Amino acid sequence: MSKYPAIKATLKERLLSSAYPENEPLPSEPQLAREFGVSRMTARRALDELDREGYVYRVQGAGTYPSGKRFQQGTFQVRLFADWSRHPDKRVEVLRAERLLATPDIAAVLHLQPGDPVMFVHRLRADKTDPVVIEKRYVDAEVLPDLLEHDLVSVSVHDLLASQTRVPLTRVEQHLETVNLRQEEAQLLRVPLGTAAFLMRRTVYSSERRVSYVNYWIRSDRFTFQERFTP
Amino acid sequence: MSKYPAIKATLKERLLSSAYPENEPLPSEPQLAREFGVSRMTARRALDELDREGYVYRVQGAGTYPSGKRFQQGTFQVRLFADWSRHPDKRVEVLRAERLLATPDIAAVLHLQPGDPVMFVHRLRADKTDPVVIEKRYVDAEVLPDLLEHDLVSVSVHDLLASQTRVPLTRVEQHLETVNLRQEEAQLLRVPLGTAAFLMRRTVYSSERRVSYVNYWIRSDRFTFQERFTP
DNA sequence: TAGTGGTCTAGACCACTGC
DNA sequence: CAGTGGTCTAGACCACTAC
Repeated sequence: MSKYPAIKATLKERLLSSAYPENEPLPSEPQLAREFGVSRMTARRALDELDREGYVYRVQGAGTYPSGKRFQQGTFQVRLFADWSRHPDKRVEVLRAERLLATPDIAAVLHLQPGDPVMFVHRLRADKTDPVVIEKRYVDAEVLPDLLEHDLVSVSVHDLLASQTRVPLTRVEQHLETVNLRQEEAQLLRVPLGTAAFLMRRTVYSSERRVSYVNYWIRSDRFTFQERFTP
Repeated sequence: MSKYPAIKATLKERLLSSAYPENEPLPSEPQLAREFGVSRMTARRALDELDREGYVYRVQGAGTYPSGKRFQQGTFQVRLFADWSRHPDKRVEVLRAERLLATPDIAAVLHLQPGDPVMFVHRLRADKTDPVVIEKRYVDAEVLPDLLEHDLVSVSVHDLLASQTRVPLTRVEQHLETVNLRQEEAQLLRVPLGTAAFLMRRTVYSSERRVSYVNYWIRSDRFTFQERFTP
């Protein structure tokens, strides 16, 4: 019926069959508009959705590129859901916050050298009295040397990173896995050893430099990821 | 700089402060365009993003409504990731597929009466030789009475539902949780009892009628959910 | 039937990229 | 510099909802 879904479907087919070479831009928006006999805005709408669904990415001034086939299927939207209406109180406890020298493990995830200075923040988020989320974060100390001077009970480290202008953030990557909680995490979250929980790992980049690496352990009985859409 | 982010931010503030009553439409797109001194398309773009992020929903012909405050924060986009490049083979095994009468449990999730006929499909998806996903699905038998006549090794039940026109699908809701696998699931997935896995529960609606309910148990060592965005 | 959101057009100017 | 994507306008017609 309407035009852009047809254009989107055609482009998706071409992308999945590798009709457009990787590392090369797709035809430009005006070209695609001409090919399909629509206005630029209509062609653009199809590209918009393919971009959001991860099939292509765009670089202003350069072009629109295929994303490659690392990903199995389209994306979907989730939101972290919590029944805050019953327990609207939130509390943050700072377990540790210090400047330390990177161990080989930490150096690896931040692409630093072992011994480089790193800011470490270990916090526990609770909902009224129940602990819900454990946060362990490592930040390149050069990027946020004054981290410890802030009130870590109320401040968002990501907001601090975003507000400092010396090292502009360019990209966030995160993975959602599920793990059996080990002794340390289970005790903090006050659940039995081995309980299943979400583990979200997030890396923040400034171009190719890794600025921050954080792990969140999330109690699954208090949070779920929800989605609702129309087919 | 550009206009629609400012409009979006203003509307988001109003929504979070409940300036717009729930169950009542927001001002219409032409009204908002006049209020902010922009064209309708620009106001619409702000609403588009608020819709995608779950702050409002739209009903054609009726209006744009606040979504309510059940949700903690904005949404984010994830994609199910699997390293298919190493094991491109996929296999589906049908463990059970039959028509049965709803037990009270099944009747509850599909909003049927106990004893109503239900189609049940139990499948195992494998990646070359390793089992990866368990599927247990219940479909209202009135909606898809001929389900068993299809080749359940190759067919997508959701596609069948979507292609039959008698009961048009209107909504999908899904939740992502994490669980410790019980004996039955652990054996099928060939992992130790109690291993953490994703559990995705999905309900498909035709207006308010529940058409299909499915649980997927997903091995977390083979699938993760990934996201990549620019802040 | 009046008003809503859904789609589409044919322009326009801008910021940014690559050469 | 020419070409790209990002934004914006002022119209238009349509499908749908509510009354």
